[in-house]
Amino acid sequence: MYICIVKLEQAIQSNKFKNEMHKASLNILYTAWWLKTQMSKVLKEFGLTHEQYNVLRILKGKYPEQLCVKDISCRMIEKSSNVPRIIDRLVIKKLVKRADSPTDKRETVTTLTQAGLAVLAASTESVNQLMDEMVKMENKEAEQLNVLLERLRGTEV
Amino acid sequence: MYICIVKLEQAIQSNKFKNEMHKASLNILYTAWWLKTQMSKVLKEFGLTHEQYNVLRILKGKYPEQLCVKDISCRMIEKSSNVPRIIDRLVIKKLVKRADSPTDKRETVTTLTQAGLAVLAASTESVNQLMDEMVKMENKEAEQLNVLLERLRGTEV
DNA sequence: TTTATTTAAGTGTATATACATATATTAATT
DNA sequence: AATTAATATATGTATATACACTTAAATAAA
Repeated sequence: MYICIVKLEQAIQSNKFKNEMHKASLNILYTAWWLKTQMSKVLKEFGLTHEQYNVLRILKGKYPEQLCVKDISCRMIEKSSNVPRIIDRLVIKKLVKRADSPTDKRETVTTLTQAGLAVLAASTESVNQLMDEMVKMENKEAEQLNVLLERLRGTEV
Repeated sequence: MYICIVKLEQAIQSNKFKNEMHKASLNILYTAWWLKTQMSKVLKEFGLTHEQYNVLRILKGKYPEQLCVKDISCRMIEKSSNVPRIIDRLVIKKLVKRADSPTDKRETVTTLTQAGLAVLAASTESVNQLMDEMVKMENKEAEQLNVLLERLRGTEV
């Protein structure tokens, strides 16, 4: 049991922020890194990377439907052109199976195997447990956080 | 000019969240990815990656002091064991110079060159401009966001 | 129907990340 | 002083990211 680095100022050894918005953007980047790092430790026990886990969850969301690469890509948290290679690695581990699409010869469709379902269920339980231990936040606060994050992104460019 | 994807539900094509906290964690990951993607487009014009820019900013924070690798590492937003290689690339571009430490032969110390200072100043101006255009948020809201993010991380594990 | 355009997937490359390990140097211990 | 432990950096490998490009197939246009 150790004390987490709480304050951004400590975490990045700086307190020179242009303004609150500048600090908020660094805070979001740092918090995201922190979340991913914690989660990755758990996922590693199941031989999964963060992105592989993300793909498995997406497939579970539509199971037993088969999804093509672009349907997976557009659901990824971090959009990536790398989905074919992530699927390759999951196929090697026999967590998903891939086939040619019957309707469109350009597409390949992917679906979870029984092993994939099992690994996903077990790893998700561990991840959820970690989150419950790690993050002590009232529902109301989380709601407010969601509002502010949408607010931050919600604008025309 | 295009409309950004505002809602998380649209962005990751899902509305199955365990609870508000679960949604908030995905929202943080997505927002961080979104921020990095936007910033990278600007930094690319200066031939910089996000992480290279981070190192330059850290060096600027202590300029003209020379920093060793571990002093840079502990200030990075995303902690990484890769700092030596990031410095290597900045040396090749002549944006920083590196020397052996006079006090500790294990250490190498790095400092910005005039070119590095110039590139950093120009790129920072572009990044700040982007942020101003992109993020319309009241100071008070940003403050609140910072409080909530600290609250999220602020716990023992 | 033939040609052109768009779309889906995959490939190649440079950089970054996570993690294990190696090497040299410093500090601590005996 | 010699040995051991700790520290700072660097290296190696697998995976991921960003982006440019290729290929094949589907769709639209001529």
